[in-house]
Formats: sequence, structure tokens, C-alpha cells
Amino acid sequence: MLTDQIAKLIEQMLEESGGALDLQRNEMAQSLGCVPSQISYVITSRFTPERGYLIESRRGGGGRIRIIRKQMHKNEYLMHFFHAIGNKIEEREALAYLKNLADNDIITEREAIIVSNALSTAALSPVTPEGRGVLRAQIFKHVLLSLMQ
Amino acid sequence: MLTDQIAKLIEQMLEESGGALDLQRNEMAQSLGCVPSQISYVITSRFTPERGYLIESRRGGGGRIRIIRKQMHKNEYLMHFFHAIGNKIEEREALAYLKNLADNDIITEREAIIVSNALSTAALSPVTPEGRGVLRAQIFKHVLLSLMQ
DNA sequence: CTTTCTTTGACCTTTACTGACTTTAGTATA
DNA sequence: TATACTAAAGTCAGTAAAGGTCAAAGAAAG
Repeated sequence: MLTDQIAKLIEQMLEESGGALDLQRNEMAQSLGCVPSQISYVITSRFTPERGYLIESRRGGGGRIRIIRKQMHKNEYLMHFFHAIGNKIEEREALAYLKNLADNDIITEREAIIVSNALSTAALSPVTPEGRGVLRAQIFKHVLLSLMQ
Repeated sequence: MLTDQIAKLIEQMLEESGGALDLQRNEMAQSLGCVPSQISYVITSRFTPERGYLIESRRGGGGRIRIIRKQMHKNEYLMHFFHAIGNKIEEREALAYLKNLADNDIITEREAIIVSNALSTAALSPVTPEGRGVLRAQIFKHVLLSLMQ
């Protein structure tokens, strides 16, 4: 899938540049053989604040899109997500949060796997779809709390 | 029976791929001459967590269904607990199990804390008291499965 | 005969992708 | 300086391509 390729490319560029990079939308689209809005799509769907990225951009001649992977400290992270969760949360959002926590060494990979399974739709299947999001948020928050000192 | 054929095919594919495979529902349905929902039926009725399988999926263009087989025999200890849990479980029982798992270094102290919080009555408060035990069992089982190789 | 399992199809939700149109910033020109 | 031109990126609605869900009909088992 195109989206995955582009996301992978951007991640790789971020890795090489140490967490912040500038790219040009048209240029990248051309070199990948896709329409420019595809780049926008990838950025808005994959490099979200939830996953720990900041986006800045500038239009006009010589425009650019800047992608920054932001770093925080442990409790800050935990608090950030605690608040971000809100009243209910979908599985894919929760996964994004967990990946972010693991990537930043707030939790281990194994812990991320454990929690993601605890929050999975499959695990919460006894509850109605409407209730699930609320329950997932509740559980996730309790887990995050247990990780704060 | 169609279901058995499909199940056999998937098992065979799992064998060849070494325990984890991606398939496309529509594609497989077409090549077998059945409706796509038949594939879903086989997966939900045969490749359940109880039998040691984990399912993930993604929709949209180029979507997929991922089936992962856990090797039960390598996880006798975890399987023991898996079966002991039954259909529902009280919080204090779950805590006892977790302590046991931690004491035997199957999980870390921290992991035990995380899971105990996820299974706590507080975390599961959106659910009725009757439903809680069932849900707790379901979540616990999924967590145990995720710990198996 | 009843219950449980299988099969189907209609309808729903999510995700990917595109293109036309809008907005913004820099550059050249009157 | 004010104005037009050009080269970006932003937006958003529409289309298509998946998988999910569920109820109902049919088949098999007990």
C-alpha cells in the first residue's frame, strides 16, 4: 500500500535526521509517483499528535512541511496521555498511544503488547460496542495511573 | 463442509508460514468460490483465542486479516492459568494468580501491577457487577495469550 | 422435534486515494 | 509601494476498496 510506503520513508528520514525533518510535498509526491494530497493524507493519518509528532508547514514558493518527533519526560508523557484519552477511546487510538509509549521507553514492548491485548476489542467483546470505548478508556487510565510514581 | 475446507486451508498456510499469516478476505473467498463472510465465520468460529489464535485486521484498500498461532505446548504454565480462569473470575482470585505468576518469574512485578490495575473493579466499573467477572476473565485470558510465544 | 452449526446476502464502517478548488508566501513588475 | 504572478501547501468532498456485522434461511446432529 502506498500509504505504508510513504510512512515508512518518512520514518526512515526522521531516523536519519534525528527527529526533525523538512520535506517538500510536491517534490516527494513526484518522486513517488503519487498526487501531492496523498502526502498530506499520510501525514494527517499517521504523524498525529497522538503518536507524538508535531507538524508545521509553510505554503508558497519554497514551501515545506516540517515533521518533528517530540520528546517528553516519563510522568509528563503519562499525564499527557491520561488527559488525551478522555471519556472513551477507540482501539486504534489506544494502539497509537501504546506504540508511542514504547517507542519512548516509558513502557517495554512486552508491556505494550500486554496492555494492547487487554484493551483489544476481542478482550472487551462481552461489552456492547458503545460501552467498549468508555470501558477501554477507563482501563487505560487506570493502567497509566499505576505507572506513575 | 465448506468450513472445514477453509479451516484446513488456513491451517496449512499457517504451517507453511511458520505460525503467522496475512490473508485477504475477498481474494480468498473468490478463489474458494464462497461469500466473503464465510471466511469471517470460519475465523471467528475456529481460530479463537481459546484455541490459541490471535486475529488482527485492517479495512480499506488493500486490507488484510492476520492470523497468529500461539504454540501452546511451550507455555504449559500459562496454559494452566488460562484454563483455571474459566468463564469468570473475581478480583481477589486474579490477584492471587498474578502474584503466583510474578513469584515464578513468568511476568515482572511491574507487569503484575499493570494487569492487576486493568482487572481491578475500579477499572471495570462501567460494567455491571455481574458482567464484571466475565469481562475480567476475558481480559485476563487475552493477556495470558499475549504472553505466550 | 429441537438445538446447534453452517451458509448467505444485505447493509455498515473504516481506510485509501484522487482532484478540483482555496489559501498563502515569495517574486517580479508597474 | 502597490499589484499581479507564480509556486507552493491546505482542504474537503467524492469514489473505491477493503473488512465487519447480523439476521435469516438451511442443514446436521442429538
